[in-house]
Amino acid sequence: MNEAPAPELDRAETRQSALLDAAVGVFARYGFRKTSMDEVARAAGVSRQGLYLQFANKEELFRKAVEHSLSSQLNAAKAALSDRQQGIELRLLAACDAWSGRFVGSLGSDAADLMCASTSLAGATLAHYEERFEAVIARAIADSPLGALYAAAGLSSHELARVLHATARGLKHSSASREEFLSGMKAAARMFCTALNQRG
Amino acid sequence: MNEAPAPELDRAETRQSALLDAAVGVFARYGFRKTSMDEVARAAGVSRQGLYLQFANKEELFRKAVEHSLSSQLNAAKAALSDRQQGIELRLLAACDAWSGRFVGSLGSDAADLMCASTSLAGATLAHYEERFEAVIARAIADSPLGALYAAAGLSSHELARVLHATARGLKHSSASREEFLSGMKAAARMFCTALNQRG
DNA sequence: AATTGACATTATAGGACTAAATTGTCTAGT
DNA sequence: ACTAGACAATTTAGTCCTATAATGTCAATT
Repeated sequence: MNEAPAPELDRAETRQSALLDAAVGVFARYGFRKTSMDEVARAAGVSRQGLYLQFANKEELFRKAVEHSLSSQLNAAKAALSDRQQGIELRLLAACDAWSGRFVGSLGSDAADLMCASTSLAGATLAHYEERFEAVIARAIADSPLGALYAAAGLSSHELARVLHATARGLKHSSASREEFLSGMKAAARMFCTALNQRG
Repeated sequence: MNEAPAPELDRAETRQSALLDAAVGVFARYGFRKTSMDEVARAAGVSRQGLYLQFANKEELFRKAVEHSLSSQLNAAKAALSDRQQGIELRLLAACDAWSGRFVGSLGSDAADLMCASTSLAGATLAHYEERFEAVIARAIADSPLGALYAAAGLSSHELARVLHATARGLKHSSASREEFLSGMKAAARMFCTALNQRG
């Protein structure tokens, strides 16, 4: 978003980002409780105290890791949507994949623990980012011919975004592999844009 | 489905059906482990031994209760789809609601236990009924103008049914109340049929 | 046919305790 | 700026035991 205001801050953020990337990976595999600070430190190639130097405790690390992942997923979704070389169908597909599809096949058996920890430690952040995701989807729809087309049917861009988001969520839950998720999402995106394509 | 072949069997099935209805209600509230045979028996207005006379053990009771519920949800969905007084949009909406929306607001805090028990004790049955649900949705789509319309976009009825099913699943997971689920599903159904409605 | 009450067996919940692992905080060193 | 090693305090895993509850099976009863 912003250009680097000061080199030291930039470096510090880059380090934190690397630590958080490692943390996201470990948390995704083992859940919250079964992940130890030692494992995260080793995964990040840093000492345990190096972690504590950046994060007060495990909960803060987790919260920031969740926010880091959500932020990166949202940014990826935004990037996909703003690639105006592509048609709206492909952009929506890529955005939903970036937002919902990231961990589809790769989630460990402690998914319940993860969900529980996420909602209890970062529930507000999660809700906030979900709202923002639906907002950017809604804006992309509104800025495309789909907005006017569906508006004539009494459907607001935000309602459409919620439906698309629900579809992505459902596919995420029912798909065993990333390929399954992608093929389902591809059909959903095509369906969503059919009214537009068959109009000409 | 079938007419009563013999009065005694019919009566027996009616009794079992009542027991299973009660069991479904209790299991839905308290999950599998926290429900006792005694509670189910009391909810059904029958003695504990009356239960054991019909079901060998708790697992069998649970399996048959799951199948009973799935069967009733599927039948309700079929009934909704075959009400040809209504347009396809309302029929699909009613079918998805009958299939996915039944327990949306009313599920207890032991939803995880329920899901776990359902997949481990009746996973095959669950998958089977989900397939059948998608099949009846697919047929309803294929029998409506939507089938040909979307076929022109390269989408088979079954792909569309899977997308609709995923949407219903996603709404089920993200909705706190039945009303929220219904309003989301209504938007999804309208969206799905927009290509048809704006065609004329 | 279904209910009742009784029954042994089994499963579950909880407490007390121990051993191990993890957390969070030092200090000293590079 | 980070690491290493050590540290007490806390969590967690595991066992054992006990009290309670639930399961599954009886014979007797209506």
